[in-house]
Amino acid sequence: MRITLKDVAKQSGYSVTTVSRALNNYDDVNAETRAHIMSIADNLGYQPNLNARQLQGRKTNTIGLVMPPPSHTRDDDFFSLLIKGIIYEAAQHGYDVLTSADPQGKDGLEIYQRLVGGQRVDGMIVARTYRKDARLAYLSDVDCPFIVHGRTAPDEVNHFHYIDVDSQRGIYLATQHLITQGHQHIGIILPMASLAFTPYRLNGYKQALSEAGMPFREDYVVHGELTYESGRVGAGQLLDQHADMTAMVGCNDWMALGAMATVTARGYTVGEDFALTGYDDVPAARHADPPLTTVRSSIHDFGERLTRQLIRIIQERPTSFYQYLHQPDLIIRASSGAGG
Amino acid sequence: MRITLKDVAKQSGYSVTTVSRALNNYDDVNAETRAHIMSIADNLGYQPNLNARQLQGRKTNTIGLVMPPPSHTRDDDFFSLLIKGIIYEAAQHGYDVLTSADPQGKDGLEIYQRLVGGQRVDGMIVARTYRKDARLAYLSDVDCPFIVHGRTAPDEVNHFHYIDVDSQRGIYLATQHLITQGHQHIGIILPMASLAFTPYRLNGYKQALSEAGMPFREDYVVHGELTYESGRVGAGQLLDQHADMTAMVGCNDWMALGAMATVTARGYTVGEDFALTGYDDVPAARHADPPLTTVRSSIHDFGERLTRQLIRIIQERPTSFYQYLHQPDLIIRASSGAGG
DNA sequence: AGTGTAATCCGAAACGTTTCGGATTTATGT
DNA sequence: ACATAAATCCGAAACGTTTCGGATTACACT
Repeated sequence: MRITLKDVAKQSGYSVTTVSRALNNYDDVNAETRAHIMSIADNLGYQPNLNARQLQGRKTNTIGLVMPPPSHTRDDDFFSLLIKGIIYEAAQHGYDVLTSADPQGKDGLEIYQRLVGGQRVDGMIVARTYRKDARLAYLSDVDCPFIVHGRTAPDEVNHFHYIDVDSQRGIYLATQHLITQGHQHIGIILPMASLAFTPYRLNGYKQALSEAGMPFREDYVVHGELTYESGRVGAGQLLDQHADMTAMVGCNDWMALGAMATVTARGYTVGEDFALTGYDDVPAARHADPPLTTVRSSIHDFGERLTRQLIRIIQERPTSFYQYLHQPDLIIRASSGAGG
Repeated sequence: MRITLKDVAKQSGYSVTTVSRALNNYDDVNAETRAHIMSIADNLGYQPNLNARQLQGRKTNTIGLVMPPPSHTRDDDFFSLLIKGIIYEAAQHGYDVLTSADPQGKDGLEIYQRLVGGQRVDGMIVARTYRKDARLAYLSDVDCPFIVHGRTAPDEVNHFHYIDVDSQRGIYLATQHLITQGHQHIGIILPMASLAFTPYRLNGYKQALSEAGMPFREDYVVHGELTYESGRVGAGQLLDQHADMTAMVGCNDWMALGAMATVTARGYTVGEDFALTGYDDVPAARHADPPLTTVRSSIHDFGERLTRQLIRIIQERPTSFYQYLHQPDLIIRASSGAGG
């Protein structure tokens, strides 16, 4: 049978009130009494019933996270890594993480209502956002602390705390690096135009060219999916049309590795007479031959930062919005010909 | 202000009891009454306070998971993937997942006591086990449903539900496959002897050789870490000593990819006059050149199976132990010379 | 008319904790 | 001695829900 406060009270001869206050380190209980009570609680193996405690309107010390539909996360491991960062950072602050998912595969409002309305969490991390996102409206409405990973569309107001990655800058850094290496004809393999971050990446590429006084050429751009195969094909298209091309910016490591295969097959030596960069820094990038220069934005770090800020928001209820654009790092390896 | 049962009761003119029973679909409330109450609850945006409900001794519909110390999980993404499987499968059954970690980096008993003793979960998934594991003893003691990923040491009794992977069979399949391809001199690059599964893997290798009537040669075995670099070096050692070797079994994809680099550098063409196999089927394996034959045991599937069984254990309280040894699959690609 | 039964509803207690306000005892200052 | 303050303790109410046992009404059957 479970041990309750009443049991400890009975055993110790003090009231339930005093036992509660002793165990919670209130200063209106005698030091000896406290010690006595504590030792009894310990002996009995007393563990407070957290539900009863939280019923008092106390904090749950728990943050909530709703996974997007599995169809969105099956193939990449972005979320798995994010969660890991969240959990460990939360633990540092004494918080647990309650994770849920919609069995129907929607990312339904219902789960938010159940967790928040049901008082099981102190705050939420929202993972993906949509236009006119009902979840954000709900959370704002009920005044539940939350932080979002990612911005909404550029034409909507961001009246909430968020963290996003500055992918424009990432591609800018990569392109600039290639320019510094002396390349004049630099192609770019972009993701599908439908993805939200694609325009940002294109902008980064253009920005670097323009700063260097180099022209932007529409025919140096090719689009594809975020896969090895797509990079392979895309690089082939670029090389077919532009024999003078000596460098390419990949918008994803797998695309870049696919491009590497094509470029190598055509007789170039990547890192010497041809340069390539990727994006993400997946493990395979470091072990590629030659190792791939790439842009890293630590997903783990994202998880940590989201969590740290959410906990701050929960505890301090700031009035202004925390809106952070993560600055990714350029990881220079042999594939871009610098120091390789 | 939060809407409670009392508010719905007042608004509808019925008692709190009736409102509660109406919303919980008890059959002693009139159909019209129920409809009326439900519509009012809906209008008011009533959400039951789950803490109060659970205080009644009800189920929490939550399963707990404690992450191992971050130092154990930083470099591999095993746990990230496992969690993903757990969360999605739990959602299918209407369960949430409460995850915690020890801020000190131990995997402490305290967290189990807090979650289980605090009545926040219906059952636990235990991730890594040790000799004389106090956590297993505790969970058995308080009669909390739990399932373990991994077995204890071979010399301890396994009086609990568990799921593990049959890595002996995985390496057996890989070795057998190489033998079928006609290879007579097959080396193996093993992990450190200190790892629990290393002996299982060695056994699989021996078993395949012995079934084929081939001798086991101690000097065909080399040990290393689970890294690319280690595979590179290990393969070099084997080739230095045995010029007639035409195949190697890697105990990890990264080791195999490292070996691939060495073998290629020595002038062999992997997939034609040399065969290689890996283990794990990381993304890089599929995209290697040539693609790597490897052994896959879906981690995602592990997470799902652990969860499914735990929920069954929670609901049915079976008297016998569910103990499952996952049979991994051999994924045949070009690196082993079959159909490549 | 009286009895039994089904349908519908509700009051009060319970779950285990915290908190409010006060009670009792002991020490302090004059 | 006497009022005042400090230290220590506790009873009762509260948090929001479910459940137990019974109450009330209506209706059918002898």
